[in-house]
Amino acid sequence: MNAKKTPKQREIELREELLVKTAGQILLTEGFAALSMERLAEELSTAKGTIYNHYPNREELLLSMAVTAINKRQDMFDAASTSTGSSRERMLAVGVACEIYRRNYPLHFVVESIVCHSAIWDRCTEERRDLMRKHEHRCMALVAGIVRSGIADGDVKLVGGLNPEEMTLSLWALTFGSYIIDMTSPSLKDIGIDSVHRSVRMGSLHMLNGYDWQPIWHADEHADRIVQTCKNVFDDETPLPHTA
Amino acid sequence: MNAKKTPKQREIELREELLVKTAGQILLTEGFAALSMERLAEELSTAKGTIYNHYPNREELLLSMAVTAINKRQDMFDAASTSTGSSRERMLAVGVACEIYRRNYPLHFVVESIVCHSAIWDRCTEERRDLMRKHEHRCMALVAGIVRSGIADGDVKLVGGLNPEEMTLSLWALTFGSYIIDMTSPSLKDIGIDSVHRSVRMGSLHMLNGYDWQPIWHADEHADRIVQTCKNVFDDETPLPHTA
DNA sequence: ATGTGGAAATGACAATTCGTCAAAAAATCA
DNA sequence: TGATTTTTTGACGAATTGTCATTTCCACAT
Repeated sequence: MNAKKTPKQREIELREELLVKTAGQILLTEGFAALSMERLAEELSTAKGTIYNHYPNREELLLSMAVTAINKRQDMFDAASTSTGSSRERMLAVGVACEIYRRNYPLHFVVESIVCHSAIWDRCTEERRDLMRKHEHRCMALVAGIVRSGIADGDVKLVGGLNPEEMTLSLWALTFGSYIIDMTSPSLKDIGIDSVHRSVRMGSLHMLNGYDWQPIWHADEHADRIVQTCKNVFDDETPLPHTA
Repeated sequence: MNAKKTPKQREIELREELLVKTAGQILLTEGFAALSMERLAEELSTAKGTIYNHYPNREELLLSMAVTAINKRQDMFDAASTSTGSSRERMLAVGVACEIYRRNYPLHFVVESIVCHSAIWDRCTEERRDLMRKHEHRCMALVAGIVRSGIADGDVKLVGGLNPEEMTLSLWALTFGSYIIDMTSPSLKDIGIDSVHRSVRMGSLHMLNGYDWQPIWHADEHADRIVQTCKNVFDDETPLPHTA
């Protein structure tokens, strides 16, 4: 049904694609500060009003890009949580999804981190914010579901009053937090941090080991499993390296 | 030597204190978007130029607040890493420091998180970013020092090619990331996360347990130790609750 | 007390960017 | 082709940042 749009409508759709693509390039190469509506208008050789015809303001443009990003992430989380294997293996698959997401879709991650800033967040419409929250919560729920099935299967037991969502949060925070720190401190190498990904891999591996989530893995076999999971669950993605 | 300043200089110093205090109040109560230099001038009943006499631009003001914040954090990390007890107990003390910092100094944390966001970060000069990084790295080094002494004491052994700094990063990311997520998604309660602090406490406890850092603790005694550490190392701070 | 030199305050100004809107141009339709 | 609807345009108003020449104020010496 998309085939029989009027030429004008098709042109507008094409421009919107180009618009988003251009915005992404600016964000990645020059940073958030360089992304202005005037700049976009120039880049597309059109008037500023036309840009505002696509998105009522800059925040909405960013949020729309964020929704695309989180959709991709949700798809990957979906694939991870419905993959075959034990609860612990599916949990690993989520970790693999995160690393692939960060490595192979840098723009997606940058956009997600920009949008959660209050200066942007506060100026979006309630509908868009709800949309974002719904996606975010769905991602959390997918992971919490793995925790629940792990409990049901007797692979893991929560202690200290922790619930599955809180456990999920700590895992996501470890991952998300590491990437944020990495992004804002490009000099981590100088203080001896050779690989943020190794830090995340080891951190989550040992956190889950500490929860006594069966089967317990050791560091050396963990790397093998990551590569294997990557091949099994995300075979259409650029694979992860064996050693982070 | 401060006593014999001229009245005028004293007035300027007082105004600078008030300026920072006012900026903090605006940030906490109305958010980042409400903080403008004009607003500050109004609030202090002075001209805009006078504000710029104190700080050459808004980023500089924010960065100065951030440096104050991270200094406080560094002091607390210092107290934690020089406290008496085993390496694991000192590591716990760092966790306690983080929770106190987050609970008792909300403005400090807000400022730290604002500054690390690209909207601000990108606009800072390289010198200022370096200054922040240096403070940040010092905090990291303190914690990595505890890891090293834990290794030296035979309490913990790193595996999988991980080094002390990378281990530190994963712990800090877990904590920092949780607080960031908590701050930017006010609806965590709706998805079943009752306490971010419990999530952080349990996450770091089990991560260290997973690393087999001796002595291993269980969730129930962990809460006791947190309260105890709080009393021993940070007795001048508002104490933490037993159950997060 | 008072004049003087230098420090500090002021607010108008330039510059930037956001977002609007009435008019012009283009596209679609009858 | 002419009428109607949609889209584009860029000048404009508003907000905010940061500057700077001018004015005001203060400390000190006489």
